[in-house]
Amino acid sequence: MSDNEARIPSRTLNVSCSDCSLNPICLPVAVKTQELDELDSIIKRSKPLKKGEHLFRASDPFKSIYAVRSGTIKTYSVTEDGEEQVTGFYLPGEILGIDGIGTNAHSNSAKSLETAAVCEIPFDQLEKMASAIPSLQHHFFKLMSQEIQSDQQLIMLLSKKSAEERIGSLLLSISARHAKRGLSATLFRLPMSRNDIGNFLGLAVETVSRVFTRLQKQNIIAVDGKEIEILSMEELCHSSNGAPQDTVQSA
Amino acid sequence: MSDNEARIPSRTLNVSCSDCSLNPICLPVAVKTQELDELDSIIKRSKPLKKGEHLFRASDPFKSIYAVRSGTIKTYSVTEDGEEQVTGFYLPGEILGIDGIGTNAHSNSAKSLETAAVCEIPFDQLEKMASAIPSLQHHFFKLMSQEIQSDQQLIMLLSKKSAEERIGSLLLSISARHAKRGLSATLFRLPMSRNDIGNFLGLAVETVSRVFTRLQKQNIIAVDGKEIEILSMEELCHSSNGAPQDTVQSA
DNA sequence: AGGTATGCTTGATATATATCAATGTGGCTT
DNA sequence: AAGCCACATTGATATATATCAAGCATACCT
Repeated sequence: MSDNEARIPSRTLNVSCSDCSLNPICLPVAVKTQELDELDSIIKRSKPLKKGEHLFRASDPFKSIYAVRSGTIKTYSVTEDGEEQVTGFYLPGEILGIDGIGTNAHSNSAKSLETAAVCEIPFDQLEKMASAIPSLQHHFFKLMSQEIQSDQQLIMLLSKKSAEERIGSLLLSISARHAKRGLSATLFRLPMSRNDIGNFLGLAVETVSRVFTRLQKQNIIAVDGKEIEILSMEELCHSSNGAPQDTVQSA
Repeated sequence: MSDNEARIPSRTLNVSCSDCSLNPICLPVAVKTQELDELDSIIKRSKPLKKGEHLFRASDPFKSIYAVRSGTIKTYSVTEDGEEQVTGFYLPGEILGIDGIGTNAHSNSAKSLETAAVCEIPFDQLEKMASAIPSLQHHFFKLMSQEIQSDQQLIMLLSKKSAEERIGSLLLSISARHAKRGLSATLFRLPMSRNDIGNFLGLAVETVSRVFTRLQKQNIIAVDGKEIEILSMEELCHSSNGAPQDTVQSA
């Protein structure tokens, strides 16, 4: 369903799910070879999104869901009074766009934070396949359920945690998601701006900045712009009051 | 899938979805008579829950989802440090328990706030039926998607809205959900304590109390304990910065 | 390269809401 | 009916974080 950023396909973007290294993240389910080919055939691998480009916008008709192949996508919605609320960051292997099934229109907008490639999966066709393949139906129930759980973790974070705990949770979440892809859990680049972080976590930009410097002074992390190194996983977990993975998952 | 609180079934609780007045809320989907009978046959209508009783607890194995027939259920989870976070209130006709599909264990606990009756729907059987009935599969995708959307509205509320806006949003949400069942949109009883309200909205109890008295002084609502009357829907919408329904839906 | 916009950091101050503390109220129990 | 308990209200104070303001760094464009 997706392809690693390292493997640039030769023949435009027509590679298959079967040899995609992100496969275990985005499609961790037993699907027969023949069925996988069928899935492949409905997936559109469109040309990469440039930084700042929209994948879809709120109120666009809901047609497809998307798997991130490379880059990062942020989702956000806009309040009545025009304010933006970031609702999630999606890294390679993760799936977005499942909102919107209910209303047949997307409730969020999705914008790329850097050059990104995505797989588009038309939902009506996916539904048909899901009817035929129970494990696939189950996988999508699961996927949505996970989205619910991660939203609820964010709810908890927003209503109970301090600024420091929020930032800590986000860092741990990104770390865990990197590790899942086999990348370093301690050294990575934050793809989003401080503004986006603050917006997502319900904090002012200034607070985000201050917390970063505070954590740095305590030698818990090293910050160099968007480059982050976690120096003490232990202390970071402690200061964010949660287990390494047990935080702000995908959304 | 559920039964109105007014219609106490004669023969214990074995009434059918087909003559349940909450049917349009909990199962607003075209299902053939024969299929409806099949659905009926898998649904368990257990004896009512007393106030304070648990329907399920976090980490219980996930087996079923539940439709509220009468009463109110609150869902909550517990943070690492033992604090409770209320994640939703479920009124008659609404469905809860869909978290847990992802992990095969409930991530929330569900507790009744007053005497309540629920329909239990075993999920494995439901999945089988959903495979056979596309409209039913779609209905459940839709249901989960709506849960995601309402969680995201709560996220927005927690990260952007003031105490007054939060309370306003909750009142409007409950009002809209009452109206959906054909009950008064302006006069109703809050089934939950101030404590639960505060916990859900990320506010201290004292703040909840103060906001209620403030809104009362402004003649926007009349409060008598748990009894609420909305005196000016217009002003309440205005003070909560959102359209009547466009708020904290089910969760 | 230079200039300009954009994002980031840091400091001083304001403020909404939490916290602490005390009193009030309604519903149960015996 | 009295007494008790959980719940709710109200007031005084504390505090974390927002806001305002300024300077600094970085990336971007011609």
